[in-house]
Amino acid sequence: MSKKAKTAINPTRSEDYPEWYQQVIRAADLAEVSPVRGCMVIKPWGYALWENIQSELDARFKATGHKNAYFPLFIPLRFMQREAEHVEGFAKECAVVTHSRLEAGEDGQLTPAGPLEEPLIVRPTSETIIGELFAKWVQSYRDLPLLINQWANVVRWEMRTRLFLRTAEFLWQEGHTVHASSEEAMEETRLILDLYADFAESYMAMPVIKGEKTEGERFPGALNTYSIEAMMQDRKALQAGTSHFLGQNFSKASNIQYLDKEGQKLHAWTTSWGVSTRLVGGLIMSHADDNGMVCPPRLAPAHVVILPVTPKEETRNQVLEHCDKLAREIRDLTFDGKPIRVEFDDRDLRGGEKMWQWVKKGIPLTVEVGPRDLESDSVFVGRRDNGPQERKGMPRTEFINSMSSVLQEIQDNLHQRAKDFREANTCSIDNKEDFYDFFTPKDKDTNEIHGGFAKAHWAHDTEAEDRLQKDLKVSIRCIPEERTGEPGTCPFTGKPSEGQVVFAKAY
RNA sequence: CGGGACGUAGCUCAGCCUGGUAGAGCGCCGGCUUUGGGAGCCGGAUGUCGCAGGUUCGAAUCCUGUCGUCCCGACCA
Repeated sequence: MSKKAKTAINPTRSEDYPEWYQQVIRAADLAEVSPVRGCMVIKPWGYALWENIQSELDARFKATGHKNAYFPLFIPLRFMQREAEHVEGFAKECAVVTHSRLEAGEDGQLTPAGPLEEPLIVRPTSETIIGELFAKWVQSYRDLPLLINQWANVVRWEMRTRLFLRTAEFLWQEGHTVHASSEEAMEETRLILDLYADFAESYMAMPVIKGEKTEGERFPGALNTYSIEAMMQDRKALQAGTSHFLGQNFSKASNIQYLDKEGQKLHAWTTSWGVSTRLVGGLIMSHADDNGMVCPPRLAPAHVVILPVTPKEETRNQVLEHCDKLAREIRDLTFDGKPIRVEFDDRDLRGGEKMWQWVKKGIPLTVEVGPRDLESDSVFVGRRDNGPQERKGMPRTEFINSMSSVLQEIQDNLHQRAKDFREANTCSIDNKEDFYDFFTPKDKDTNEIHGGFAKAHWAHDTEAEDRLQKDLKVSIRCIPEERTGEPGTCPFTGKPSEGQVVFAKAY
């Protein structure tokens, strides 16, 4: 006869996962759908998450020798046509600008006028326009390597959109590099993959599998695509970042050539790599729970909120002053080498409601301070990685002294939790029946959470891959860098396989 | 872009079948009460019923078109 626990987010994850996801975004005030089809408005709390992602990644790019630059939003149509596979990959989702002005007609309606001689496409990615410029910038082996990154928005005209995970316009970072040799370009590709993986694990607290994409999942125009793959709480995979070895495809298409020491003119080798605001979606689906968002401390817009409890008018000012002092004290502390970010919420709202707003936003720590705490010089602390009822009192000094390490503990705890979840839902499968069973829901009508990551042998057989996509909507997420198990036999074709790959349903 | 569902107050939704000019709960504003917790009572504000046509004396309600959202599929970061 246990009554269902009251949750801040309804439905819960197990009841209706896609709806839960949207409700978390709303409850935490991260973003909302805009009046523009397929585009989202990122609100301050959500944008702050992105800014924190940006600032850490930006520092890491710079630490590895990359420089930021900015290239045009518009790309002349003919640039797109230079690389055949690239065109094919992106043509279907390009926004095209065809006119240069608006004119008011008889009825006062504005209509496009002044057709452009050559239509412009809004960048879905910038390989072609950047290649055009790189061809000018690169003349000699002395110009290499050329390591450029751009923070930008891109547009891909998607049919089906979901906040953060897939929107028509999104924010991202795209790195584009040029190298003298294949080896060096490949080294760069792998360096960035490692950089992304380390960032995901240590900042996003999101465990990822590094690996190579199969031919079918490759970036259009790339020779090799590498990705980091994370498991979301519905056990589906999210491709969280990609790094592409482009070989000489784009240097040939854009004519990026250099003179080597011997005076020979050679085509350069290029790479490109990116992560997007999709990472925020990954953050939500990795850590948020049935009470809302859960921010990993290292990326949290704020680490702690001070909530004054002012039950009596007489003690109100005293409490507020005390809280203000506490806020200043906390601002002098550091976590992760930066000042601790503290909010002081003295809005005239009821305590309980205020508390829940911050729970839903996923702030790592809440501190409630009331008149009784003043007397004992203590504080009442809640950790977001614990249940909302598990808050406890402690001396103020203890709280202050332990704060930095507690934030790190929360960070580690979220990471461990996500890792355990992934391990619990990952299995190794050797025969077709078990594989189909693993990826088939018990009750087809309820959209229940099922499946997970399946490691199974595969013999580089595209037909088998397509079959599974068709039958089960399961794809090969990657050929993991660290292969597990011995060589074996593909359970679908019986062909010999050199190792297992990771299968999953994906976003 | 195909299949389905749905657009009514900030949010969740009722009303539509059987046309007669708009409702609830939550939220918001004000007052009182309450106060270590998502409060209670009283009062109040808020809607060209997605948009455009059509049928009708009269349309949230019926018809057509259109735009948007969500779910499923194809495609994709």
